[in-house]
Amino acid sequence: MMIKINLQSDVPLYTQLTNQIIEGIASGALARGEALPSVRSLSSDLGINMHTVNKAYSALKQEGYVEIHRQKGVVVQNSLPEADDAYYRQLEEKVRPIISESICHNVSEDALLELCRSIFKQIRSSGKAT
Amino acid sequence: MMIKINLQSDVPLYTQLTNQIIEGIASGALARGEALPSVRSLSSDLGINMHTVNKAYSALKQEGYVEIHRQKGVVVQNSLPEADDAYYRQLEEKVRPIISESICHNVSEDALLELCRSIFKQIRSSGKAT
Amino acid sequence: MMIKINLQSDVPLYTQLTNQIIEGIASGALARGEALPSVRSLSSDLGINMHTVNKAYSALKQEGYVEIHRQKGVVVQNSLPEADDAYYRQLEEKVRPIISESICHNVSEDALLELCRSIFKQIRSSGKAT
Amino acid sequence: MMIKINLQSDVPLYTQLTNQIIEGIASGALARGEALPSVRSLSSDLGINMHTVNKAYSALKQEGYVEIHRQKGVVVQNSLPEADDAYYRQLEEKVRPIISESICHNVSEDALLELCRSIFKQIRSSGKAT
DNA sequence: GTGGTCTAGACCACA
DNA sequence: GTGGTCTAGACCACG
Repeated sequence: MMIKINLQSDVPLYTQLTNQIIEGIASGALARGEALPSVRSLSSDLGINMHTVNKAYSALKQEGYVEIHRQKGVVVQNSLPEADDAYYRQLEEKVRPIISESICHNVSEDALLELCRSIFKQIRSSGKAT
Repeated sequence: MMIKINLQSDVPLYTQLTNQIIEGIASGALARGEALPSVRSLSSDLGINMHTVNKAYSALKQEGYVEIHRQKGVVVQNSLPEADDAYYRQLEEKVRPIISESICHNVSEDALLELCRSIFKQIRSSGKAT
Repeated sequence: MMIKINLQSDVPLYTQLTNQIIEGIASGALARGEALPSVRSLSSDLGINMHTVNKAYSALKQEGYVEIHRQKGVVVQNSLPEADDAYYRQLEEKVRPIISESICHNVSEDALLELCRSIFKQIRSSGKAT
Repeated sequence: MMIKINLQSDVPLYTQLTNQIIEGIASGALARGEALPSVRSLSSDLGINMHTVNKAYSALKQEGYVEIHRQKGVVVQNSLPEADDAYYRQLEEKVRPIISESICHNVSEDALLELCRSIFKQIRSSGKAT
């Protein structure tokens, strides 16, 4: 799986990492039970600090995406967290300002839904490709 | 228009402010040309610092939502910025990680689209209510 | 002489006023010894506060462009201030940051000089027209 | 690069800062990709407040002169913004009142152009010197 | 009265 | 160590 880091972005590096790993899990590029690269190797591959990779992995563990396996290292959880009420609440909180902005920029409801659909399709197909 | 600030949230105060004001504009609760409360009055109403409100207003000005009118204070722009390619790119960048997460949490495409629709409806109706 | 005020501009109203009156004097549209409109009439014409017009006139007097005549009101000075060393120093201070910016924006020396020439021509011809 | 702040000037401190940094970039004294001093070190060097420096840096970022690099701090942009129509319009707006004033002070067109040329030369040579 | 600027000092997120 | 955020309180320019 390819991970790309943008040093100029105002998105924190560890967030970029977690986002892309989560997308990998979503697409199936990273299978359940599969091991992630070691902190050391990933950090040197990306040319970033070990602490940063570590923080990303900790965040993923915290949110239930991965677990620390004694010998295999960091592996993708077999049973991913199911969406509950709290998750939906927090999801709405994230989506709401995006929709507000879109309305102000004259993006129609249909256009936004279509964008979502295309991203869904894109993520699913990227998994098969890998 | 009611504005609520959550001091516990990890979302910066000035971002909470801008988000809610943008939602107000989107819903129509804040009409084009309407004046926003003064920096000082809003800050004392919310019990936060003047500079925090100022930063929110500056950000809104910067993104083209309001203009600083010399006499009337801060007013909503008459012509809001239209979505262009750059906007769509940045929009996709925001939506993509949300969708990845949703997939991992077993939220179906339909469920997410439905959520979007309901938020759209909610924002539109909140404007009429006010 | 037509004066146009832009309420949205971040340039203070009284500065817009003084600038345009100075341009009027430079172009000859306002002759030496000619009277400016009264504070009251100008402010009501432009729909701005009397204080603002007053401040503009005071600034003009302060810089030697006009004098307060007992009966004619505010009139253009017959002998305008001559450029001295202090003026040149202050002139350079204003021009320097403009040139720095221009260089960074890849505006050639010739392009900037040409712009200056065209503005000179424009101001001179606008005087004849009036 | 030497930066001098004039506390007496009516030009805001952060504007003085941005102007001098832009001149540094224009002259080449600050190379593309070069790092600027940290907010804190510069502020303590100049004896001014951290936030003032911060505001200057933010303005420079906003106008495309620098980018905030997560690790290196603030660095000069590699590709500076190119002048477009909007820039020329705003440039003319800045130059016009200066020329009006100059005419009133009996500064000839040639004298002003000569001043511009000498500033151009001065900025270019100051870069080599450093 | 408005926003704009500056100061001083604090805590946190990031790398 | 960096910049980002928030607070508190001051003065000034503007209209």
